[in-house]
Amino acid sequence: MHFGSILPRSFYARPTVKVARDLLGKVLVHGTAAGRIVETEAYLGLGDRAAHSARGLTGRTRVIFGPPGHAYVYLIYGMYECLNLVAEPKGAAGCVLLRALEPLAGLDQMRARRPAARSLEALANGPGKLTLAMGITRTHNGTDVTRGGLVVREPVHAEPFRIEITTRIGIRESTELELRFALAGNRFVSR
DNA sequence: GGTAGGATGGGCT
DNA sequence: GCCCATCCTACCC
Repeated sequence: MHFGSILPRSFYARPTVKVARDLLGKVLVHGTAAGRIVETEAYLGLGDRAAHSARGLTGRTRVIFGPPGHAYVYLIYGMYECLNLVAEPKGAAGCVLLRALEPLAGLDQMRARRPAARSLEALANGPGKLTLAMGITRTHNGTDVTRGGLVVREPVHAEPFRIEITTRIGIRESTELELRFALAGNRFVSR
């Protein structure tokens, strides 16, 4: 299975909301595993208390303030890891959480990494499930996603889709902001 | 179909 | 010491 070209850094060096919307339909590739991005969330630099970067530059948020097109991976609830892609020009904060994938390639590998999943839909329909299925860990924190083993590519054939916009899932702060983007009606979306 | 409870460890106050 | 951008199991309907 092959895909299109790797998204260039200029794709990520834009407002976070635009990057979050435009990542829908693109293909996340790690080694032989690949999946279509069907759900994202934007985390902003200013006025977004739910974002890790809201408290400023720290050891953990260093990557978010760094150059765009890099992975920000962090541990959540002591057990799971979440993958974000850094947006905005260097020095500005902003990143996009990848919440769900439609598995496209390397399905056997994904199933082996997700023994708890009882269906194809359940392989990567949540941020923690996505990183498990794709084999992404904190060792990828800070890596460049415009080159190397973990990249985002254009799809081979882009089918038209409608985007559903809602509030973000699972957060305790800034719950009124509508910054979640998903393919409307897609069965691989987390909810 | 639905949800309550617990696992688990790093970041920050 | 207290969260926390989660997931799974057990249990109930």
